[in-house]
Amino acid sequence: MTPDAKLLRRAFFNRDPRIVAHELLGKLIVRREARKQLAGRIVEVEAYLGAGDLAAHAAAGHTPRNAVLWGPPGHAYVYFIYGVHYCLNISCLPAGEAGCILIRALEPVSGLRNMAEARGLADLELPSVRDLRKLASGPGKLCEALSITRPRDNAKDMLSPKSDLQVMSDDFRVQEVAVTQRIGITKAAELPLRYVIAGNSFVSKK
DNA sequence: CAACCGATCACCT
DNA sequence: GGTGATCGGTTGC
Repeated sequence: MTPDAKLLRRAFFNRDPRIVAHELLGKLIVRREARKQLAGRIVEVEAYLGAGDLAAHAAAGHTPRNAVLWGPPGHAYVYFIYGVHYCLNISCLPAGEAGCILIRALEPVSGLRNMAEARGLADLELPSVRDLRKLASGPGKLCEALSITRPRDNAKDMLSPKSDLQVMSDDFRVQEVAVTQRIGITKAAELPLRYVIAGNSFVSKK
């Protein structure tokens, strides 16, 4: 992560989830702790379009669980799945509309050893690519690597300078984006709403 | 208040 | 490529 990384603007997320998803590739998720800073580059995302998207949590309407989705853009929507894992989304579209982006995989950038510890992989041989892939190459894994949980992080503003969970931009430029169907869903599974950095080794599927 | 289901992962063959 | 673990959120009785 380069030192000149800066927070994304609110307007970035106040747009169609498909645009936001595409443009989020290459951006950074940053976890700020007292003595450490962990960061990963976004290499895989999925767009969830809102109430009309049958695969989206927003399709269930307003519930306590998904309240963040209807709030202002740029906030963390963190939910618990399969009784085991958390998943991180970032809300988009203006308040009243429920789009979001699921962050599916990160390329570890800084705080690698801390991520390995959080993942329970203390003996990892870094920085072999084979082992780096174990850190954050999936939505549940990246939450564990960055200690993202619903009690701690749900509804957090990811664009605030004071936040300990942020989304930032540096001078990295994505060369080519590939689009596929979303993974792990049954409804609206045919839509091409998963975006990955073409050729990147850190996406969730080889 | 009981039952069902899932935007996953790790481990197996 | 296939499958079991595991439990909060939601729905239906």
